[in-house]
Amino acid sequence: MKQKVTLKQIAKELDVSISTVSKALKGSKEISEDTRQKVKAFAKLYNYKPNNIALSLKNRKTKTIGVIIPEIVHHFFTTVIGGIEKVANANGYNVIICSSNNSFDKEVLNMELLASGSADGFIISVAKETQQKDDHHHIIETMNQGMPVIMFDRVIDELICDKVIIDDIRGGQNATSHLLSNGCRRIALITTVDYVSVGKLRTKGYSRALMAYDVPVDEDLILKIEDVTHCEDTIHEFLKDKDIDGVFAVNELFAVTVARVLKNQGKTVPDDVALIGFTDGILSKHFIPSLSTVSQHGAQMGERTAQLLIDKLENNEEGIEEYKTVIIDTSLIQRESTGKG
Amino acid sequence: MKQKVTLKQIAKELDVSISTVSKALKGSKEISEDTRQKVKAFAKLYNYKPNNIALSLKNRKTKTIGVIIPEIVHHFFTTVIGGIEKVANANGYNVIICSSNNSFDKEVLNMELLASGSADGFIISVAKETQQKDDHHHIIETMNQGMPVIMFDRVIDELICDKVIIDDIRGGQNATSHLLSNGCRRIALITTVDYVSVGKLRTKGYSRALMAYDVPVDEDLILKIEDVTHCEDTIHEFLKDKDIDGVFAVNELFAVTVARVLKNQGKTVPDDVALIGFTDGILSKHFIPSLSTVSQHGAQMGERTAQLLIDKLENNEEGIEEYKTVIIDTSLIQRESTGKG
DNA sequence: AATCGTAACGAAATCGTTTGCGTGTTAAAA
DNA sequence: TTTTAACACGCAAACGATTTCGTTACGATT
Repeated sequence: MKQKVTLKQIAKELDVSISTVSKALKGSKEISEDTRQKVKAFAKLYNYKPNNIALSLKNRKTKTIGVIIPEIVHHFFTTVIGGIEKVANANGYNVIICSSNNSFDKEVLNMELLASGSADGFIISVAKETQQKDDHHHIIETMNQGMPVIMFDRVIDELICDKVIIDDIRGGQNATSHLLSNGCRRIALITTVDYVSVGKLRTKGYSRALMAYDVPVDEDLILKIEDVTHCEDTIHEFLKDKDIDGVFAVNELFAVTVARVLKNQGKTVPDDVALIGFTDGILSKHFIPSLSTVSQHGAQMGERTAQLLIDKLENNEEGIEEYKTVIIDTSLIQRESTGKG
Repeated sequence: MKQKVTLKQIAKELDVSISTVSKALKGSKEISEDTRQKVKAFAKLYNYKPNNIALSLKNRKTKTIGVIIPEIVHHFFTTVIGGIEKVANANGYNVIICSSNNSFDKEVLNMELLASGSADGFIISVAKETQQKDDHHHIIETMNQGMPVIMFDRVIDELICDKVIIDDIRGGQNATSHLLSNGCRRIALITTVDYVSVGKLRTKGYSRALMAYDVPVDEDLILKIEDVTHCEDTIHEFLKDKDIDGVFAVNELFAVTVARVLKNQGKTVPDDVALIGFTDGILSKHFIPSLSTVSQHGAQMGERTAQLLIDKLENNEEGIEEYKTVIIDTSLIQRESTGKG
């Protein structure tokens, strides 16, 4: 079990200095062709690889991007990560992924951990708890230490930094408009509690769409779900005996649960009730009937976010600080649940 | 934008030596109570955090676990990661996740990257391509450098190292037996090509179950899918006019696709055809009808894997090398698709 | 012969931290 | 007053790599 070989060992073995070895390996003209070949051959033989830790320490940068997301078991976030990795790797960056599990404390811990040397910059989508507490000192501190931070999707409005988001309002509006244009007039909204930023915004989009169609917003048709784990019962109670012809659910889980509840209540989708969700994940795609939804283009979002961060990292001219907010297009995906488009 | 504060800066500011600062912060009795307090106060004020990179270099360990998986957009793997993170964090370890995207080259690259200083040990589930090529020099090299490697789920049989797997054969057998015990006799199998280890094993389980029930294995009822993206057409062709009363699909995607095809062919699940899948993901759970399946207990798998690795890392007594293979239980989950069990 | 140029290499600083050991100061013991 | 021990602190090496700035040695030039 041979240990990792270092410059020092090669140097000793070949009876030259460490610097000679280093230079030889980098192909410096300073070293004679002869020695260069010898060193390279030896290094290859022993499978020498420069120690990244040492390099990071010396260069004061890690070439690593830290990504913090609320939950890893989540299709949308994983697609975003895919996009991040693609751009990061193409630019010679490594990606570290940490999940906060929607816990504020773990989010802070993860940030501190990565900030203390493991990453050059951050990409973060904050935990539900963080949005609720509205506490973001950890992000501010990280930025104050000179590390760029880009937020995506679940962002904090008050925080001034780069952001990549989708237009959740328009997304919600488009989804609702789609139902309206299909003739629906009594459209139920299944959404989250207000502190979840994206839920709130999609809700706003719902209202706007109705207003544009001169349909009054009926609070009785809006359900805000707090406890996700028991949402089926909640939705069942809510939908019971309700006279509706359409449902807009702000995420996949709510959408499929609505489908199930409707089926149990003897209604069929889309004939009796049209249904549209949000997020184009595997559920929407493979469900029967397949679900119309709003695609957030996660991969593209990840790519843009990573590119933004890398630009910041490489052009760190100590110059003007300017913060962008990039808005990624959403697109409506029409499937069976709203009548096959 | 104050930069990260270092021991050196604190030392200069307080006009003491670096070692004094370091010792004071660690609460060494060597330093006077007075200085200790002063240093600690100053450090807190400037939010001092030791630089992990420097620590890693000094200690020759990173307290980081490298995880390499075939794809991150995959529910099963993300649950495993959840388990890994749980145990890792509880033991003071950080987790770096890299996806190989089922590419052999990227898997090798990722390993080399992480091996050169970023991680103390590895948890890996190999790429499809790696299984196909049957090339695992990168893993062997990593192990030769003294880094522990634990494989999980998609393992390489010939490679001697620690492994955490599920009993795919028994899983496949149980799934098939479940159909048999429900009265099915003409059971179709939708599986992968043979080089995917888990697919092959589940197929073997299918055969065993049939044999145990004295039902002959009919090759005409077995479909091995190569091209996943167009599997619906393939399955449709395969199932057309076939007289079957049950289907065992070796993963979720195949299972829901079968459901869709059957529906299009005018058959209902479970009344005309019973259906069982593999992997207890969101699809199986939320589909209508909900799908019976075999749970792999991903989280538990992750926990065991991480624990195994950490044990290796901490008891690195240079002593006897022994390699374990842990087999995680699967369990049958009966849902609507096999008649509500 | 004195100077210069240059090829080929080495010493040492640096990144940030930890730690064993040495040292100066002071107060208590002899 | 001298010895001694405790106390409080600093020095320096070490981790692995890069890079600047020497330092040789030797042939060529004047």
